[in-house]
Amino acid sequence: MNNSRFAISLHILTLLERAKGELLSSEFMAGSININPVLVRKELSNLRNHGFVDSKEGKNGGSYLSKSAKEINLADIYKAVKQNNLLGISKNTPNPQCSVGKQMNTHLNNLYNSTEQALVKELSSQTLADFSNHFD
Amino acid sequence: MNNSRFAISLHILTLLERAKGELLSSEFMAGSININPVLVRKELSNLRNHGFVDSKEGKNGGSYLSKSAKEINLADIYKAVKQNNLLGISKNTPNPQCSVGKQMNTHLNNLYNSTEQALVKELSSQTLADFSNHFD
DNA sequence: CATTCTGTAACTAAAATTATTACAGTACAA
DNA sequence: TTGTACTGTAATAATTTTAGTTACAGAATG
Repeated sequence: MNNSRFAISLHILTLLERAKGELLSSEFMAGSININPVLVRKELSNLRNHGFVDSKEGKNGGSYLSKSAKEINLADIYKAVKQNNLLGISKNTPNPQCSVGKQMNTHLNNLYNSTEQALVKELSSQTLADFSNHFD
Repeated sequence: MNNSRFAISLHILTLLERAKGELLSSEFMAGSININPVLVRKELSNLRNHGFVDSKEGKNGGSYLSKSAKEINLADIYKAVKQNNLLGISKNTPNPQCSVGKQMNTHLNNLYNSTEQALVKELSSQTLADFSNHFD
């Protein structure tokens, strides 16, 4: 994960948790994160698909948490956002004619899987509510 | 880490381990990894700075492991290669006028530190020798 | 002293990420 | 019933990051 989607999603969810059910507009959240509102809406779309938030269209619309922050742990957010391999593998096409190259991706994937498990385990120890409580 | 430097470094070190002291040229290694030889030399430069390998210049030159593969664990390699934060934070400049935005990076960094610790712990359980032994 | 390497710098190309523009659709409220 | 303020999403542009290439000085060999 090279992009900042995890940070953006966590920021959004933290804002929504602290809004205590009040609807927040994408523009407001974009102002807090300091990014473009369209990116917030895209990220909200993903969070909505994963059941974390709901949105209301139209005037005075906005988004809100659709489940308790205690029921969302940080690993859930990570999984909802993740697309690449943790340690990066954007281009990785070793030479199949080389005995090492041929087997590299298999062993690399095994390694990536176990490291990701460790990461997920660590992240799952904290809920969104816990994270949000760190803020004043 | 969004790039594939970890995979490249691990591939290089695996090749060198299996070469059992024989010098390998950057061009040979580039062939196995299927990338440009200059990238291999750049990565070797970093690995050299971290004391994992040494290189011999000139004709019949090349690189070799400068310490036992049993003394290099995968977390060492990760640390030698790492530059960004694990979960991505390329652009992250939240609004300091927002009470949440203002504190976000502090809490995000705490989180990143603990997840990275978990990752490093997992990686450190395997040495380069272990990894290399998985290959036929 | 020609050859084959390394070590780097400089530059180019490609890919990924982020930002912007545009606009249809929805809901509210005067 | 119509203007306003939102969402949702597509299309595109700009920016940043990553990877590849070219070029060449310097080192070791035979």
